[in-house]
Amino acid sequence: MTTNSRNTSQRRTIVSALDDAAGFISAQDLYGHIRARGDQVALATVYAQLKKLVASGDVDAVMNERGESLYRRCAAASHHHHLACRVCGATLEIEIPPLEGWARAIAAEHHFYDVHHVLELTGVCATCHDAAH
Amino acid sequence: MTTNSRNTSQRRTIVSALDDAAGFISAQDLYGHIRARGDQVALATVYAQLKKLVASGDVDAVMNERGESLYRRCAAASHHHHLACRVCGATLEIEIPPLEGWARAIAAEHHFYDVHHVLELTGVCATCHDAAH
DNA sequence: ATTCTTGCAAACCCTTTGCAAGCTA
DNA sequence: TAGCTTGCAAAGGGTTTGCAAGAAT
Repeated sequence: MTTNSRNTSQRRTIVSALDDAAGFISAQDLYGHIRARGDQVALATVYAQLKKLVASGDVDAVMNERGESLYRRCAAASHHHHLACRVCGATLEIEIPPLEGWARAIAAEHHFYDVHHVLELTGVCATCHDAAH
Repeated sequence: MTTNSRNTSQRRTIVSALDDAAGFISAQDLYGHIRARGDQVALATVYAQLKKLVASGDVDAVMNERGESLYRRCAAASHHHHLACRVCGATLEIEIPPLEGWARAIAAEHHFYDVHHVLELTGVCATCHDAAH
C-alpha cells in the first residue's frame, strides 16, 4: 500500500475528491466534482493518478455495466468483495473466506494455474426497498 | 424467452456463431468468427442482434475487466460459473453449490433484497502453461 | 404494403498516448 | 539536476446511431 508517487497538488486534489465521494465513482464524475469544487486538474491527470492509486492498492476499481471503471478508496487491506445496491449505488465490503479455498481447489482440479477470481453481489438495499413502498 | 424478431439470414448466422463459441465471446470476436467462416454480416448488425437477444433473454451478457461486453447463449437453465483461460480463452463451466447459500446469507445479513451474483474465475490452463515451458 | 432489419459511415464515450513544459525530490 | 507529472490535443477501441436500401411478414 506504500506508494512512491510524488506529492503534487493535483494528486492531493484527486485523493481528497475520492474521499468526499463516499462510494464508487467514475473517473468522469470525479473530474466533474473536482471542477465543481473549483479545482483545476486535467482529465488525463485524473486517469493517470487513478491508475497509480489502483496499482498501489490504495484504490479499488470495478467495471459497471456500461463499461465505465468505478473507483473507490479502499478501506480494507485484504482481498474482499462488494455488495452493491443497484438503486442507490451504496456499497458494502464483504468477505467470504471459504471462497478463496474453493477457487484454489477448482483451479487444481482443472489444472489451471495462477487463478484470479472476481465476485460481485448486487441487490436492493433495505432503504431503497422500503422507498419503493 | 420468446422473440418476435424477424428470421433473417444474418440473425441465423449470428445465433449459429454464438452456439459454436462454447463460452462467453465479445461482439468483436463473434464478428471475427463469422467472417472467418466466410459469412457476411455487418458489425453493426452483430451489435443490433446481440442487443435483441439479450433483451429477449436468449443471451447472457457480462462485462469483462477491459470494458467489453461478452455474450453467451443461455443454454443451461441452472446457474453456474466459468473458469476461463486468460491465454487461449478456453472456458469451463463450473459449479460452486455453497456459493448460492452464502450469497443468500449475506443478503439477509445486510438486509438486501433480490441479490444477484457474478463470479468469474480466470487462470492459465495446463496447455498454455506448458506451452510457456 | 408495411414495418423491421441491414449496412455503411460517422458519431460517441471512455480511456490512453505523445510530447513539451513544469514541478518534485 | 534528473526524472516523474501535468496538460493539451489527438488517437484508439468498443459501441451506438442516422438514414437509405433491402427483406420479412
